[in-house]
Amino acid sequence: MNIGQAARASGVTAKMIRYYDEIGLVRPSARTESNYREYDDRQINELKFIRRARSLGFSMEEITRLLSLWRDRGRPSREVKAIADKHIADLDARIAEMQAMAETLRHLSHCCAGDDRPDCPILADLTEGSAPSDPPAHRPRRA
Amino acid sequence: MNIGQAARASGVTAKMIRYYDEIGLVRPSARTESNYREYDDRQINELKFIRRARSLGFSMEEITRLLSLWRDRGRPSREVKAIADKHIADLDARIAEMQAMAETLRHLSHCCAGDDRPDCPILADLTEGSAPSDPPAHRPRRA
DNA sequence: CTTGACCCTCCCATCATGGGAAGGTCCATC
DNA sequence: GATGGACCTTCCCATGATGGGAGGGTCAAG
Repeated sequence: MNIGQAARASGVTAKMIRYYDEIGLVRPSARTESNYREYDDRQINELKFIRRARSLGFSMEEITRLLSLWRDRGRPSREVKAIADKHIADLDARIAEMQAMAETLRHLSHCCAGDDRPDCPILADLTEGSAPSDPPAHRPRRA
Repeated sequence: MNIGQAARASGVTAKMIRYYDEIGLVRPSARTESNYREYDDRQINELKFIRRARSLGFSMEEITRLLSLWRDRGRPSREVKAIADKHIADLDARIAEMQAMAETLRHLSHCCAGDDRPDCPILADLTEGSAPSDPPAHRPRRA
């Protein structure tokens, strides 16, 4: 299979397949004489694996580790579970953070007339700044 | 106030203050002869505004609009509310998405022994891929 | 007048992804 | 056997908000 066929078979774009090759995550099984990438079922399954893991919000770094465990027939499931649990905790933390934002905003929006007049509790809050206790962290986001 | 004092007064890093200047969001009130940025209370308040808005997860694009409404004494609160409500909807959507991920993972993790044996429902799921119905969208992250 | 703390601009990196240009390859149809 | 279109290749650039750092100028206290 060339890259386009692999893309259709796996649901991963050709662009991303090239990227995974570049970072050494999934290498083509071979190259044709004319330098085309060739993939077989093994790689297709790995690409599907990655796609599914991405859809569960794992970062590429986590996926790299998951994929290497997946390839290792003797892996201890403990390691897989640890990665998953860590990711669950990350998700929960981000969910809580966003829920707090949403709740604050819901309250402010509820108090806002939303008409032609300029008075607005939302802007008032942003002005007064109910001091964001935590200086907004720069946390790299993952899907 | 120079940029360092403005940073301490507003809680925004000097680096970001330069960035906001560059993108035209908050310009210094003046430059000294030696080209140092100078800020006064007005800008400090705007920087605090931005910081607070960021902590509520607004994107810079939304903040640009919020800030221009904030500056406009004749703004209709309707417009502010519309931005906030849209953002709440965005947050809710992302929360729901992440909760679905977390729930799926919680289930899988619960079913995983997490010991020395290689059998692992987490990897099994990633392999089978309970077909991610929505091709994982490339949604620019904000927060 | 030196020293250290500050400021300036400019460049690079992040992370996963897409867009696009310039050029080579393959296959089917004329 | 040529031509065209669909495909492949590599390479570069952009995203959003943020940090890091180099190389060089400025200021104020000692």
